[in-house]
Amino acid sequence: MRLELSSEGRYALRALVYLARSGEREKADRISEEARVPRRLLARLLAKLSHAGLVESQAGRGGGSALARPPGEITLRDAVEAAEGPFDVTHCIMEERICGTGQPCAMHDAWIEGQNAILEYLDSQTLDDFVEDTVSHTDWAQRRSRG
Amino acid sequence: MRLELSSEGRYALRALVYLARSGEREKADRISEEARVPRRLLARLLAKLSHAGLVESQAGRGGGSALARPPGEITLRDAVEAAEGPFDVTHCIMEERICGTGQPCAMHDAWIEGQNAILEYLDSQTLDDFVEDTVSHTDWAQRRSRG
DNA sequence: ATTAATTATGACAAAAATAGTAACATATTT
DNA sequence: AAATATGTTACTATTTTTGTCATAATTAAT
Repeated sequence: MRLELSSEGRYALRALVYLARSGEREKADRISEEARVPRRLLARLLAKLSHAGLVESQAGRGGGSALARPPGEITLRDAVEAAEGPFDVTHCIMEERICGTGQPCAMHDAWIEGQNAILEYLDSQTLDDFVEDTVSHTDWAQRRSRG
Repeated sequence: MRLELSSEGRYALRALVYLARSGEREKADRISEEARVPRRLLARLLAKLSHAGLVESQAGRGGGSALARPPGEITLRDAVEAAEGPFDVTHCIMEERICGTGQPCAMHDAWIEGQNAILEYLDSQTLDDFVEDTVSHTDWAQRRSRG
């Protein structure tokens, strides 16, 4: 079993980390290349991130997108929720239904706890934690291609 | 975004909680009704749980399946891994690839932490925690149908 | 031994979710 | 108005998930 994001979620993380590192306004073409996000898809993704208030986009000549606030103020949870929709902790782990209002399932209380453990983690990490960090795959791929 | 299991994972939890409550050997027909798992699918699921050593199944007349050890010794993680396969913590959150060996992605270390938070939670819960618990959906559905 | 009851397994089909593309619309600057 | 960008919606192809069917293997009772 893998704990993983959808491709859109992964693209969002890559785009946001790229913007965090750049610190400047970048146009979609550039972001697409650098963060390896399919160009057409990126348009949609940036719009989402923009609606969520994580980036500010400007149309027209010299336009592009930049982080709307400092990387230290954008959490992993912000990023994931922007790309994949808000977390729905009310959903049951044992049944295909909402849990909590009315009759909770046997695991309801326990599972709320478990989900909170995850959310607390996602809240604790910000983009800032990944700016100066390790060698990114992007850097690594570039170095490789240079030989 | 929902943190959820596949339907097979949900079926596994229901079947296991049912067996934990029953404490006896039950045949698949019964489990299927009580835990509301499609009959044919349950055959496959029970085989999986059996291979994973969580239940012991006996073929032939008077056969059926029972928990292979006390509910207190079967964790939520055991159950989920048996149904959905072992956790693969090596998978990257930012890329569609394995992380760790060679060049880790920017979030690698952080994400290992995050995943551990989830695993620790799943390890901390056992079936025992759900045996005496709240009214189950099964009970509730039965009461309703009785009027 | 034969029969009936029961789990075990692998191939297949249908349905749903995901990923990606294309086309068109809107906004901004020069 | 022309050029450069992003924004939005609808569609299509692919993959994954879910479920079914048919059949084999196992066990117990007679």
